[in-house]
Amino acid sequence: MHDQVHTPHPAGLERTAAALRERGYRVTSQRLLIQRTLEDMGRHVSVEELREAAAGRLPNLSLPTVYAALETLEDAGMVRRVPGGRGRALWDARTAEHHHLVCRRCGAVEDLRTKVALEAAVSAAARQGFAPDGAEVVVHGLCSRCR
Amino acid sequence: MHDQVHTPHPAGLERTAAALRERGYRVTSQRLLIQRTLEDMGRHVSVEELREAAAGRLPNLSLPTVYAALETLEDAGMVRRVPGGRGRALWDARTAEHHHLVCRRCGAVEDLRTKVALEAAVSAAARQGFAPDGAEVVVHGLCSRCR
DNA sequence: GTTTTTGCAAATGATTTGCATGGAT
DNA sequence: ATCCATGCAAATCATTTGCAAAAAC
Repeated sequence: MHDQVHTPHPAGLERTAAALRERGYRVTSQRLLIQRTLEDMGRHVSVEELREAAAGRLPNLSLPTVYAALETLEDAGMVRRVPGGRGRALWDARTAEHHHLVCRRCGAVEDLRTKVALEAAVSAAARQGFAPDGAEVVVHGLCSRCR
Repeated sequence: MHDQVHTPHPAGLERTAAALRERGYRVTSQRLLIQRTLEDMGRHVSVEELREAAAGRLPNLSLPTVYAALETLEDAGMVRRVPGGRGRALWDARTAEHHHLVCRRCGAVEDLRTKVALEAAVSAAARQGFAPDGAEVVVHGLCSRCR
């Protein structure tokens, strides 16, 4: 840990930079900032929430840039897009496999606190001609507030 | 089978009507038509595709009506909303549990042809205060065309 | 007869695009 | 020096809403 800041950064700027270079993307302050902000938030957030949090550190960061950076970071494997959330996409820097509960009424997305074996599903996908990045379980229903 | 048509209708108009009444919804020709059209299509379709197919049988069926009917039918358990498809929602009348492959590049959604045991995930969700309707696996990655 | 649903037109809200400037390689 | 990424404004696209007329109960 040669970081001089106090917040935890499991991935770190270097790892993000390396992941970007590896796919031929340029390393920009916006991309690093967005990955780092999302990691600091430690939960699923909307693009708008993320922009608000990041804009505190880089004033005129634009929304199109946030969208573009997230797509790039997703391709570099540094962030995950989370399905569900009532129309708008949610993003998460926690790339380790975990699963979600999506409320069909209010769109809230929370984490499922259990592991599920999906190796068979992933290899079946590959056998169907698909190139899987990962798999997740989505449980749909009503959250505690909406039930 | 007292149907005079030749297409197969596993659910049937009566079952749809009963499901609607059971939840206190009114039985309308639009709702029956939409459920039946979706069932006839036998795959995931967008709202727009569904409207086009249904409009052939009921000329000035409006898009807002299709949206409203799908939500009602979902609540009545007669159709499923499928996650993934690049922003827009996809719908399916095949309510039996099955799983999906979602292409992160083009948004295409195809079925996974394998069963996955999700009982543990569903009961864990219930233990977290969630009221689950069902669960599914989403494998994300690149489809055969985009890889 | 009363209440819900429909159809239409218009509003909303997330995401994307075009294009000139600035930054990374 | 070259090419990619950013910022801004405006466009796009799916979905939702308001409201009067029509249909279901």
